[in-house]
Amino acid sequence: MNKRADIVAGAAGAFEIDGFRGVGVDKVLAPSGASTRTLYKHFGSKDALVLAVLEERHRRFRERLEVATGSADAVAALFDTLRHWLEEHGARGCMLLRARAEYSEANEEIVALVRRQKDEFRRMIAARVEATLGRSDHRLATQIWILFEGATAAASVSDLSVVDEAKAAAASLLHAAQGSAS
Amino acid sequence: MNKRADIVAGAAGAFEIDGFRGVGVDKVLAPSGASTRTLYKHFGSKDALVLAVLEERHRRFRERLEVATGSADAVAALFDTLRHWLEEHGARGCMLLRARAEYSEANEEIVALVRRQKDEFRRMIAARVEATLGRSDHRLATQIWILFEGATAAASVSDLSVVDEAKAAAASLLHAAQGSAS
DNA sequence: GGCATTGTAAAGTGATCGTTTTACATATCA
DNA sequence: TGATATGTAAAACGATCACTTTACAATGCC
Repeated sequence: MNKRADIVAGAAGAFEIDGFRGVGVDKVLAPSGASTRTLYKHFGSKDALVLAVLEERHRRFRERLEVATGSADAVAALFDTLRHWLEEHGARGCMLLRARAEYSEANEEIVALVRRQKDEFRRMIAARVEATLGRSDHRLATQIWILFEGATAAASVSDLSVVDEAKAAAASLLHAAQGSAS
Repeated sequence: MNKRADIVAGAAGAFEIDGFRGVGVDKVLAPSGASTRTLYKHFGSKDALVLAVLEERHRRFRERLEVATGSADAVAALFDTLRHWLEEHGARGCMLLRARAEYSEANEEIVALVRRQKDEFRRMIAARVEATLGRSDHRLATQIWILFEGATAAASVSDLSVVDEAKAAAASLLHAAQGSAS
């Protein structure tokens, strides 16, 4: 089960840099040193490997977010985690949305997976908003989600300070919501 | 000069749906009915066609934005224009950023073009913020830009109401900035 | 009427694609 | 010892890729 994880980890780096459709399996396998034989024994197809990479990517990011949940401001921690993530992985846009776009007509399974992942992410944000605000605010949660996705996208053509600006905007919206009702 | 425009318009639709690296030139030329010979006479390479499509796409979107500039709230008009655009073209994420991601290591010319386009877009937003606020506010302009990119990205895995939420968030941030100083 | 220009049709270029196959090495364990 | 599992190396599969070439039709301009 170790080689399988090596392949997924190595493939994630290749897909991150070259995209999905634009890179061949040989290049995807180069980081892990696995043979094409091993790839197809484990996954059956390149598309199935893409699915495994997306699941692993989402799982790791969710893990990171959960570690930072203990902090005082759960919403601000969201953006701090994003910034650290982008510093480590590079800012090339959300890998999940990039996969969705490249496979939007070619593989509906990938489209469905990303949709589920983003739905789950939105619920996590809504929970943090509710914990901070003392009440649920679906619209505010959506706005903070938009800021998060926007910062991720914008960072690919800007510097990482956009993440801090998104964080400040989220704080401002949260403050306005706290003032309006309790 | 007419066939060239036909090719660009048809190719834009194909790239929108299938991505850039994942679609062959035959499929890209199908909507315009042009032959590969004509493609290479006009553009010289597939990558050059991609550049032409991105330039045309940016030009058209900028045109749309300028038409709606006369309205009372120039910032809100930004998001109304985005919503109409997405209703017409479908919500699959910003084509410019998608191209940037797919070609981030393969074609630096495309990366540079998209960077310039987004810089120009940010300046346009900053000008609208200044016109609305009566003073320049660079940070607020960045936050509204993030909301715009976020709404574009989020709409690909949600419904178009996220654009309205982004618009409301922008209005809230603008209102807070108007209150703090004049 | 001659002559670029601009286009299509269609075959062919070598390279690369995702995937399969054959052959063989190593390790575990009954 | 011998079977099973798990891996690499490397060649080969047909399909498709971006791109080129040859051949020919229609257009408009001098």
